[in-house]
Parts: sequence; structure tokens; C-alpha cells
Amino acid sequence: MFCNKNSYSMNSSHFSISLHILTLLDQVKGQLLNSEYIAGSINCNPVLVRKELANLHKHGFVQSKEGKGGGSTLAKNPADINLGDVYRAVKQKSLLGESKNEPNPDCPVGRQITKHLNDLYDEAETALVKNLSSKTLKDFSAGFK
Amino acid sequence: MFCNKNSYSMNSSHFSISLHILTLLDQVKGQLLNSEYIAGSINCNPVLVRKELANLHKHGFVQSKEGKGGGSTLAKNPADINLGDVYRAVKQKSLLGESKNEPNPDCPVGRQITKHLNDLYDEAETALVKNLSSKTLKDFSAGFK
DNA sequence: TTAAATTGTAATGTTTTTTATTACAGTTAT
DNA sequence: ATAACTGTAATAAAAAACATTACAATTTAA
Repeated sequence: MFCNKNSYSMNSSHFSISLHILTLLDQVKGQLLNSEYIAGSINCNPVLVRKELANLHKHGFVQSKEGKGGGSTLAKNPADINLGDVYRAVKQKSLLGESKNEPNPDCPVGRQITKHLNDLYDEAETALVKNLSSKTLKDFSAGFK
Repeated sequence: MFCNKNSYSMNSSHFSISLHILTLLDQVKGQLLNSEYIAGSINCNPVLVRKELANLHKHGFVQSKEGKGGGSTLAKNPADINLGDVYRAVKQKSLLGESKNEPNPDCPVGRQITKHLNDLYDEAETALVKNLSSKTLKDFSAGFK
């Protein structure tokens, strides 16, 4: 009998937080918001917001201004930010799980399953992203009264 | 300034493990497999396998036999098990995250975002499940040589 | 009819991941 | 100059995932 260890890990709150941030920035129409204010709305730590903003900045969604009176604002028109792109910018792990530890290579199923699962997940995720891509930040934000 | 706390939690390895189990059971064509053997292929603890099997049993995918020489086997034809149904049987949390802690109710965005995110996730997840539903366990398992 | 092998499940412990906190250098406004 | 920010690293705490141990109940079969 074979034995070792396996795990398939998952996404977390990055997408929710990023979309929350983008929505806030859209709602204030160009006004700079600082990380403490944003954290107050999300209800999380400001450092987490700044990390999330750093990623959004890296992907061209936001601009930030340092120093007193600084903060962040959208870097593009909200009609040009689609949620599929946000998802891709933000995702760090495979949606349904990525095997970090190895299934048993001495078992025919264990030996091949990682590849088969990845193929399956990639296709499923493509369907999900396609759905998200049909919506823009403008659409999403317009739902808030 | 407002303040509390928020988190959006995620899925884990249930789907991968369940599909691994179902694939093994299909490959051995009705032979009973015990949890230790399955755990050896997945490379995880047998108790985790038994818990996963309990859930698969609850949803009618497998049958188990207790006692010496016991184990599990598929309860349906693999052509009648579709991966969307497995996904639904196995999922415990919202795909993209479910807010457990509360965004700030004093902020217009914080107050409404949970509902809006949930609506968005539901639609996106429906697209994902639809994709998975186009494949059966028989299809998936046939990819293994 | 007893011993062995198994499921089912609970309780507990360990590890990993996520999130919060602290700290501080660098930037900008006043 | 001082205060209010960003950016980022290091550390700590909390939460989640997973493993381990334990054992009652079940079944087989010697």
C-alpha cells in the first residue's frame, strides 16, 4: 500500500475585496479615498486594502497618490473595467483547487489525476470568467442606490 | 470613521477529492475499495476519505459496506453521474466567497455589497456548473489510461 | 464464537492559510 | 517642520484545513 500526502487549495477573498474597493472608487467619482476609509467600509485592516490596491495598481485599474491628502482613484473609465479582467488580475490560485502535494504516482489514477483535474478546472473557470466578462464595473456599481 | 470586520471565505479540496474517489471506484468496476486504499491513492488521511464518502453516499453517488472486507462502490452508472451534480453535492461554500463578517452598514456600498456580490457569484457559478454538467464521470474516467 | 477488518463518527491536535497588527521609510501638503 | 498618507516588511493572531487517535458498531470467516 502506498502513502504520502495531498492537498488541493482554493481562492479567498481577494475578488470580493477588490470589487468592493473598485465600487467605492467609482461611487465617489474621482475623489481620492484613503486606505483607512476603504478598510472601514469593507471592515478589514487598512494594510490589507493597501496590498489589494497595490495589485489593482499593478494591473492598471487604479492610481494612487502618496503623502498627505493622498489616496486612490480609478485609473480607467468604469465602463472599460470588466469583471472578468478583475477576476484574472486578482486570482492567485486555481478556482477549484490546485494540487500542491502529490497524489500517489504508483496508482494509475493518482499519477494522472492532477493533469485531468487541471484541464477540467481550466475549462470550467473559462466559463465562469466569460460570464463575469459580460459585466463592467459601471454595471455593477449602478446597482447601488 | 466606521469599523468592524469582514471576510469572504472559500471552497477547498472537496471536489478534487470526491472526483478522485469516484474515478477510482469507476476504474475498478464494482469492486469494493476501502478507505485506506483510496487514501493511499489520494495521499491523504483515511478518515478524510470516509467523511467524503459519507457525503457522496448522502447524495446517492456511492454505496458502502461495513465490516471485514467492506468498502465502497458506485451507486449509479458512471454515465449517469455528471460533474455538475458532483460539484453541487460537494460544495459547502459559495464559490467566490461568502461574507461571514459584515461590511459596514453605515456605508452605502458596505450595506449593499453582500447582496450584490452574492448575485454576481450565483450567476457566475451557474455558468461554471453548466460547464461541468456537460461532462459525466464516465467521460472523465475514460481519460485515464 | 471469537478474532480481524472494516465503516462511521467524534474528539483532539497539528499544520497551513488568512488576516490583523506593528513598524517604519519615503512622499506630499500645509 | 509636521502631519497624513502610501508602500512594504516582519510578526502575531485567528481561522480553516487536515491528520491523528480512538472506539462503537458491523461483517466475515476461521
